Amino acid sequence: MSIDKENVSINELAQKLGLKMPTVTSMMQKLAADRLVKYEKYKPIHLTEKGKKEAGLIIRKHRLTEMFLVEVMKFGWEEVHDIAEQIEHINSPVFFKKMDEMLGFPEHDPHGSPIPDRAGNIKQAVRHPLCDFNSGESVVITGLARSEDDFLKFLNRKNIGLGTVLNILEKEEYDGSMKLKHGKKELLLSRPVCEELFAEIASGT
Amino acid sequence: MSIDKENVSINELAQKLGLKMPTVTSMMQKLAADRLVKYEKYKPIHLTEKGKKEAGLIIRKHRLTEMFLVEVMKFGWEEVHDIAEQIEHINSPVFFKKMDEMLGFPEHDPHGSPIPDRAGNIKQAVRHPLCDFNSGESVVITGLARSEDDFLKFLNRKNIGLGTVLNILEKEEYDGSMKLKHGKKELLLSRPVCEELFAEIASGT
DNA sequence: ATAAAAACTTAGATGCGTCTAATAATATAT
DNA sequence: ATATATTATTAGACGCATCTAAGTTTTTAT
Repeated sequence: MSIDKENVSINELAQKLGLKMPTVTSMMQKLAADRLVKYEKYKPIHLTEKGKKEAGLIIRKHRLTEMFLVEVMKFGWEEVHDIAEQIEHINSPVFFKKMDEMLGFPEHDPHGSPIPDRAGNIKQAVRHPLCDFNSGESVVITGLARSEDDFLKFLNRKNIGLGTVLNILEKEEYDGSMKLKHGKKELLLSRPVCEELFAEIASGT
Repeated sequence: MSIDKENVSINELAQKLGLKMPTVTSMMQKLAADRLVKYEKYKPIHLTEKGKKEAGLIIRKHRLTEMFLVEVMKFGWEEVHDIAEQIEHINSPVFFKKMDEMLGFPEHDPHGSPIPDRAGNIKQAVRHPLCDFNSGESVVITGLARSEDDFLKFLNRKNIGLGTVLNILEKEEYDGSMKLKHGKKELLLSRPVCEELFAEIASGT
């Protein structure tokens, strides 16, 4: 959370972790003692550089695993999060190194999120939501803002995945929805969906 | 332990688990409450049928994983135990099902030990140590009594693996060592090693 | 600007797994 | 057969993560 939000509240963390606030407070005090987190009473929390590296290494394991599950084991992109959440805790550098090799050192996970490098650094590229593009443009989907499986299943039904090319036919001013051409078919996406799809101008146009 | 020894002592368990005896005692009391283990004060312990099934399911995950690490990820058979010991705790039926499918439903792990079925039942085939065979016989290695990595590395150096065919040239009566032909080379194995290699008469002879 | 609400911290309780020390039962050796 | 050693159990302590309840600070709303 602290990686793309900078500041995080105890409350948010408690929610996300399914714990009560006092538990999170004492966790933060311990992480602060290890200099992984900057913590001052009643102030919002953020990771230190050290903490970001550490978090990056865990995210790396998570995303490499997701990639492995999709590419090698042929799971759907909506199935991999929960499994990867468990496998990311495996302590075996050689295991993740092998994954990385088998996958040809991928830079993105199956949802288009960047895989941190071996030092835990995350290359944060600027990403543009689909709704920022204009009618007449032809774009490729390169990432997702959320990876909850209901969203992923929705995209499956619409046949949208990473690398999908879409032509923007119309942008509805009123509600921000978009009419798109997807191969031979036409497709309507609502504003909230367009906000959660990252895209780039398709190169071959 | 209880699967091929029937009776196990608190002390042995404590050693193996790196815990003190009182800890193991209280564990056994809890397992007994779940009817996984038969426990009476001061008596040796053994798994119940229910406990054997449960253990079988964990062993299944462990051995499937070992097979996956060797066959799919190309780890050496001496590298896989420690990684599998961690992955066996992953809770995801679909993950292990996929492994099983990718491997073509294997019945043995990379060390020749049987993989329990989906219900946790272990097919315990009778296995014959190499030292029980006689000179003149031609045998295949089908399993190992121990899978510690120093032993496995020793076998690597000798170029012995599952499926290796050996011709018994001589059995030394005095110390029980064996002179064998391995391909074009000759090989001498000491008694303790011969006791830990399982073999069968080679079929194509 | 003040009152009310929300967020946060502290103190202390509970549960759990582990341990040590003391005691009891069983196994071994003379 | 008895003494000794080994093995096992019990009781109680400790550390740790969590919680609830109570109090404090900060934010929000009027």
